[in-house]
Amino acid sequence: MSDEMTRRVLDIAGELNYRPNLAAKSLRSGISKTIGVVLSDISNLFFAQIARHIEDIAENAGYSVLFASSDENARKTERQIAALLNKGIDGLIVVPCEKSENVLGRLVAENFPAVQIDRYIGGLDLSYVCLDNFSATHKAAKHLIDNGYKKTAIIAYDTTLMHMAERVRGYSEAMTGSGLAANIMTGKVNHTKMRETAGTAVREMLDKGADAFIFASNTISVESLRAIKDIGIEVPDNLGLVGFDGSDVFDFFSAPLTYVRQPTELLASQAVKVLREQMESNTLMRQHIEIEGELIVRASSVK
Amino acid sequence: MSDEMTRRVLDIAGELNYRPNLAAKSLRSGISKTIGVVLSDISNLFFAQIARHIEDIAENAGYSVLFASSDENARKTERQIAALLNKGIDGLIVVPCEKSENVLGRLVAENFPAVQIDRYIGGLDLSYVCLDNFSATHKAAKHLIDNGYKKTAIIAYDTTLMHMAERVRGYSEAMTGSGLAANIMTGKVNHTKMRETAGTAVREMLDKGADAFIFASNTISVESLRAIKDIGIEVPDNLGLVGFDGSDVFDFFSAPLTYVRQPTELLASQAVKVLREQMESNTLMRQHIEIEGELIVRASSVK
DNA sequence: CTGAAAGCGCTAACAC
DNA sequence: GTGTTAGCGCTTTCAG
Repeated sequence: MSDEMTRRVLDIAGELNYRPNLAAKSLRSGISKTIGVVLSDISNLFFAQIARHIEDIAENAGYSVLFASSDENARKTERQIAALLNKGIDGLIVVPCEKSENVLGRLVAENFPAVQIDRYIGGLDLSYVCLDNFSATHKAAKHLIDNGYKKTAIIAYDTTLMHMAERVRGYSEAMTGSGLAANIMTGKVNHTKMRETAGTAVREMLDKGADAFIFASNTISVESLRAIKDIGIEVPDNLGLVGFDGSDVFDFFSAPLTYVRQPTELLASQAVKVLREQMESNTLMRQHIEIEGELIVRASSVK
Repeated sequence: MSDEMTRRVLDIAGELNYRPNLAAKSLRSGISKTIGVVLSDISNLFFAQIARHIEDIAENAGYSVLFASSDENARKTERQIAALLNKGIDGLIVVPCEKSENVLGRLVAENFPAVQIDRYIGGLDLSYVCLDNFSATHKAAKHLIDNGYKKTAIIAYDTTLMHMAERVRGYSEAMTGSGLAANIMTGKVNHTKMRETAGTAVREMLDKGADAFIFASNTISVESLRAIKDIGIEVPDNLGLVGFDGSDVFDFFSAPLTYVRQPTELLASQAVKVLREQMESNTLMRQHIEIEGELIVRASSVK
């Protein structure tokens, strides 16, 4: 009777519109089937895309997602994580910000399931999923060099976070590898004063003779392009450009921008996968996943 | 002893790191202090901004937020709402999509606290907070007419949703009011095939002699601008343009775009306010709030 | 293999 | 005012 009975019961349950009470379930089992996601800022396109992919992937795996924005602020990251833990999340995906090593360190100490995404704190024994940042800018710099640019500069965030360090390192090694170590130029930009600092960096480096730029993030790209547009220098003839992450703006610039495309969906799916392995198995081992970015070559870097 | 004792208890609670269990609280009280938000697509800049503001405002009011994307699909809207209700949300903010009247109608029938945002279903007795869409495009059209454009066209989504209908109506009445009723031209674009349909609409209307465009959404603006850029027609001399919502792209177009700015923060805060009034009072009365948009005048519409 | 009962952590109601 | 208790709806355990 198992079959027939099961069917009938489910039918009636459906009719009566029975919905198990998740609060009770969660209270009793200690499992909420909810993951928390702390991002830098969900209204930033790159993170919004990551968020969307996490939402879809988690939903398919039967998890709900609680999002929170940290605004690159360690204290806010701490508060958001505390709030999420309090709500009974089973695991956490976090975009770590500067000075958040202590907060995240506590999660590690408690063996709480967590994964860093997009970046990671150096020396912290916590899983991460991010772009192969070294390779991305190494490719970008190599590409510019191959196209005849000799005084390529990089504009990056003024931060110690590993993803930025790696992006700068990838660029530097490509330059060094091509015998252009003497031409290495690194511009720094502050994320709270993007427009001004990007403009200043661009101008300073052009003054120093830069003939190409690699922009180390989406926002840096857009803000630097504003300055370059104002200055009116010709791309790609007098200046080669490579952006990061993609943006509609890249299509509207005087020369369509070459850029490093980040596989946001893959980043998201890998993060969820690593997190699930931690949440659903008893042995939580660390995983460090780096995903290759794709260089989309367009007019801005081809002389 | 009240004072002294209270302090000591709280101190010790703090030290022991006591966190009330929200699942138990929710189970017992029937109140989760969580609101659900169903958006079209959280990776779309406009909705991502709305999401971010709702997150901040709700957090300040002691609520958590669960986001879900509906992709303009009524069945998905239904599933997402069901999932959110199942998770025990106390109230819902929803961007209604076409054919979602039945799903939302059920919420109305059950007197479940809910607010529509950005749009609303005509004839549905459910609160909403949106732009004064009529006024926004009326202003835009009037502005173009005042600047000497006579054959202004509007490009809108091919949908029956009220916000679009109102945007088209605002434009039409401005044209009619200026004795240009004979020149009214309305282009339709399909949101699943944006790039193609926007391009086609732009070309068709230029063929018919359009000398100015109003784009009725952010995405329509960007995709239409692609076509206009390809065609190479001169803005504002031979074509006047007004966009919607703002975008970095607007700054990079050959002439900085005039656009209707939506006050996303105000939309979000009003939606949360209306929802709280429904959740926290026993009498839930409907509110219909329309917020004035601002026309940011720049080069693209001034001959 | 089926059915009863205990209890997750909290709050609201009631007795002291 | 202060302390005790019942029970929210589930899962898990233990007895039948």
